[in-house]
Amino acid sequence: MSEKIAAIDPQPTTGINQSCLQCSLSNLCIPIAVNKDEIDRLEDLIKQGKTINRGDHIFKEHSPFKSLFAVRSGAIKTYSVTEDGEEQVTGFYLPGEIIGLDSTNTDSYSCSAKALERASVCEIPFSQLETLASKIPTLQHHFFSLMSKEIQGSRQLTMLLSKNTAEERIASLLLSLSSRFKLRKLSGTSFRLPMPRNDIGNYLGLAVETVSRVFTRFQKSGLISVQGREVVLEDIDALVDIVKNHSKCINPK
Amino acid sequence: MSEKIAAIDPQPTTGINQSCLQCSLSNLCIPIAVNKDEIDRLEDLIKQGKTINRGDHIFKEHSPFKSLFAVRSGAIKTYSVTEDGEEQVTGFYLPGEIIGLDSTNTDSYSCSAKALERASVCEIPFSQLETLASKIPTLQHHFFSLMSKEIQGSRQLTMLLSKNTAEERIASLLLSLSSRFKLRKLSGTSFRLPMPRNDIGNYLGLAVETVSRVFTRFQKSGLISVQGREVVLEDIDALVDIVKNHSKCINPK
DNA sequence: CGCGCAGTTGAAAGTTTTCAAATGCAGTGG
DNA sequence: CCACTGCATTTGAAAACTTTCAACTGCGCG
Repeated sequence: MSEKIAAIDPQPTTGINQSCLQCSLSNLCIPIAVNKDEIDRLEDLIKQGKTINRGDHIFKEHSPFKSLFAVRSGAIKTYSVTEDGEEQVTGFYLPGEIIGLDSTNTDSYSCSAKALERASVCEIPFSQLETLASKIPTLQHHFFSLMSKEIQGSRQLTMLLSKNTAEERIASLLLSLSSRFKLRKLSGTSFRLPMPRNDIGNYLGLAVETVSRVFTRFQKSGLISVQGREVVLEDIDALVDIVKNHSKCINPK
Repeated sequence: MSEKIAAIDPQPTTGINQSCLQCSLSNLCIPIAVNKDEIDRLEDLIKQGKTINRGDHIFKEHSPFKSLFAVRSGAIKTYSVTEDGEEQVTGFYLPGEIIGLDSTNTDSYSCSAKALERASVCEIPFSQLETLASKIPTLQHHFFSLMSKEIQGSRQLTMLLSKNTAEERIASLLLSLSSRFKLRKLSGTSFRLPMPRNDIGNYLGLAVETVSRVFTRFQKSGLISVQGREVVLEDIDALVDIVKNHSKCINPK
């Protein structure tokens, strides 16, 4: 899905934007045009509006895999526990994004999903979705698409971690959040981080202290303003440059 | 697919193992049991045995996405070029593994695929595959599965890069290759690395020199023997320990 | 036989982590 | 309404790991 952190472009929704599903976010998570009957079947399938409190789990790693979940509001983090018992954050999910796609090949969830703040989600039972998908080609296509995007997102994160400095990683995360907020018609320059520094560091492969130092540095350089979780991106272009100008472009000829 | 480097377990093939496809590797890449008619349709679909020379491309990033490819022999690397013009290796693919799953949501390939050594691949036109998948539920399920596995693999790589030292990353890669060779009934303890140190470093987010030093260190400790690309894993348990004992387990109570 | 690329090795430089400690902020109970 | 406790965040300084730069060795191919 969309912790495609390294991608600056606002990940345009793939499909057609004419869905008639009731949920106002469906154009983000299931933007397919289908006929009345199919819509009904989809709506029957999806259980809308389950509410989750901050810190509560939507599902836990190793528990039986049954459903995907679409985030309606709030923010979710996914994580798994490594062999040596450490938590590893694998993604942050915002409204319109879908959780669980990495577990469709196993009987159990390959990670846990926990609410970073009060949230609500739609449940999509997977086996029924598969059945429906084989009857509605565009739906099948859409889910191949979503999974493919999830792979690409993960690849980009991998690249970010493998080659980029702390500043580049954090600039990337900020830009990713920014563009994802914009997709929801929210401000892309001023928002509240749904997650603590700790999770940011964990996700980006950095020590908390490093995250904090980079925020401070960015603030001192006038790139952003931070007040706890509140962030204002003061100079997006500069942030983009940080991500792009990996090597400082001092190469003429 | 399978650069699920951090996973020590030999990633069991998900499906049923009764495929009657002619290709001897089909139990690795498309292990589904289908009826005669469906097999015929699958075989019509798949163009077998395209040969690629070392250094040749199977497809290039940004070129139109049409097909997935299953590796029959040889080894393939996938990579993409970052904004600053650097190459980033995103995966190594061995026989029985499938390339291109990360591109199914776009019109063009999201990475390039190049042969590390003389190789042969089967081409699987994607749009036809989708059509067939909507008629054969197990096939649809299998491809959801493959993609999900690809996501998990990428996640594991991400974790490896985000939290592990150079030694842990390389031990992981060696174990991953080992288990994947074993899947093909080859030796899991003695094999030839299909890729140069350079690509290993690139893939694992390490400088070539670091890769070299770690190999040397491992050899001095008696964990492995290396002679250029030839590797013998002398003490697999110790390698596993290196990957697992991230934190050295000196924590009683 | 020599060129050139792949791999190895050493030493210095740079980032990030780790350890320690201080500060801020929030919810709880008095 | 304030003090208190606990967690999140920030900061400083030293330690650790990896990279970078340089130089050398080895091997394959023309």
